[in-house]
Amino acid sequence: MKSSNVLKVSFKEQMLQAREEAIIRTVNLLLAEKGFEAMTVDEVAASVGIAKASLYKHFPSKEDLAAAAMVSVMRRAQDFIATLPGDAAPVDNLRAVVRWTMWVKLAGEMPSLPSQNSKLRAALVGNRDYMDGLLEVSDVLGAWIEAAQADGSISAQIPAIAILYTVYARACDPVLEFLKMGGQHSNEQIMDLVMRTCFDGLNARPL
Amino acid sequence: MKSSNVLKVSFKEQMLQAREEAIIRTVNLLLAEKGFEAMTVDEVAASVGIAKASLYKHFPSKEDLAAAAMVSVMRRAQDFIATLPGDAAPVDNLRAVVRWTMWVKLAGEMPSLPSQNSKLRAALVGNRDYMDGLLEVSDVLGAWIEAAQADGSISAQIPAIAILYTVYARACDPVLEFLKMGGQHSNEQIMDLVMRTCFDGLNARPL
DNA sequence: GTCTATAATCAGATAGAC
DNA sequence: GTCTATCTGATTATAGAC
Repeated sequence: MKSSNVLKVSFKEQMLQAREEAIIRTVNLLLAEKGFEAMTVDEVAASVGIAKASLYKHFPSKEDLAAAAMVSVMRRAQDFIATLPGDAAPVDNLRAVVRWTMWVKLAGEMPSLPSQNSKLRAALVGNRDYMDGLLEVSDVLGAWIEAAQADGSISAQIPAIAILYTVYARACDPVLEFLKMGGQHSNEQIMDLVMRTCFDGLNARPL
Repeated sequence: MKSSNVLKVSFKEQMLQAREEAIIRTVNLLLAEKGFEAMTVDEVAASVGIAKASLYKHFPSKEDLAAAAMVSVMRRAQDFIATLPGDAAPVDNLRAVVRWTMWVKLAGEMPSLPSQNSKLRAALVGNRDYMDGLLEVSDVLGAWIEAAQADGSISAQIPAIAILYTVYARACDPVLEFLKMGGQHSNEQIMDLVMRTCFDGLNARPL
C-alpha cells in the first residue's frame, strides 16, 4: 500500500511536470512567434490540448506563463554557459554566448516581451528563478567582459555595462528577422554577418 | 460673400489640419512611450482633448493612426537627410543619420511598432506616403552605403542590405533605453557609445 | 486537476443627435 | 465634425460539476 501510493504520487507528479513542460514549450514558441500581447491564453490552451481553466491551475496569470518561459530560456542559457571551457579566452566565450543567443532567436525559440508592460515586469522581478538566473548569467558575462577588456581583446573604452547590454540585445535584434525574411541568407550566414557587425563594426578594417 | 466663404473654408481647413497634427504628435509620443498595443484609442482622444468618435472621423482605425505617426517621422527623416551636404563623405552622412535616429529615440519621439502585427503591416504597406518615404530614404541610404563601401570607409564584406538594416535597427535599439534607465550617462554619451559599438564594434581597435 | 460554461472587463468601432 | 451613449467582439479569468 505504502509503496504503491508513493509510486502513484510520483507518477502523477511526473505527468504534471511533463504537462507543465509542454505548456512552457508552447508558450515559448508562441511568444517568439507573435509576442506577448498577441499571444492569447486560449491559443496556448488549444495548442497544448487542454482546457483554459486547467492552464490557470498551473499558472495563475498570463504574465506568469511568460515568466515561466523566460525562466526556461534562462536555464538553457545557463546550461550552455556551463559547457564553455573555463580556460578559453574570455572574448571567445562571449562570442559563443552571442552566437548561441542568435541561434535560439533564429530557431524561433526566443520569447519576445514588451519592455514597457508593468504587470509583466512585476511578474518577472517577482520570479525568484528568473531573477537568480539573470543575475548569475550577468555575473558570468560581466566577468568575461572585464577580463576581455583587461587582456586587450575587447574595447576598454566602452563601459562594461554597455557591452553587456549589447550582448543581451542580440536576443531581440530585428536585423536577424529582416535578413531571414529576405531569404537570401542561411541562418549560419546571418549569424556570421551579425557577429561581424557586432564585434568588428560597420567600418572597414584597417589593412 | 464670395471671399468671406473662401476665407471661412480656408480657416476651417487650417483648423482641421492643426488638429490632425496635434493628434499625430500625441500618437507619436504615446507610441514611443508605450508601444502600439498598449496605446489605447481612448487615451489618444483624451490626450488630444476630443471625443473618440471625432478621432475616428480623422483616422478610420487605430492602425491608420499609427501609420500617420510613421509618415510623420519619415517626413522628419527626409527633411533631415535633405539638410546633409551632398559633397560630404558618404560614411559621414550615414553616421549623421544613425545619430539623428538615436536622438529621436532618446527624445521619446520614435514610435515603436510590433513587426509581427499583420493588420498594422497592411495599414503601413497600404499607405502610399509611408511607402514612398521609406523607399526614398532607403534609396538614399543605400547609395551612401555602396559609395562608402566603394571608397573603403565601410566594410565591403557585409552586404549593403545588412548594413541598411543595421542602420534602421538603431531606431529600436534597447541598449539606448537601458543605458538611459541606468541614469549614469547623458544622452550625448549614450549616443557616442552606441555610435562606437555600431561602427567600430566591440573588439578593441588594433594599435 | 480537468472540464464546460460563464463571468467580467476592456478596447476598438459606430449610431445618431446637434 | 463633434459630441454622448452604445455596440460588438475579443480576452483574461473564474465557478462549479466531475
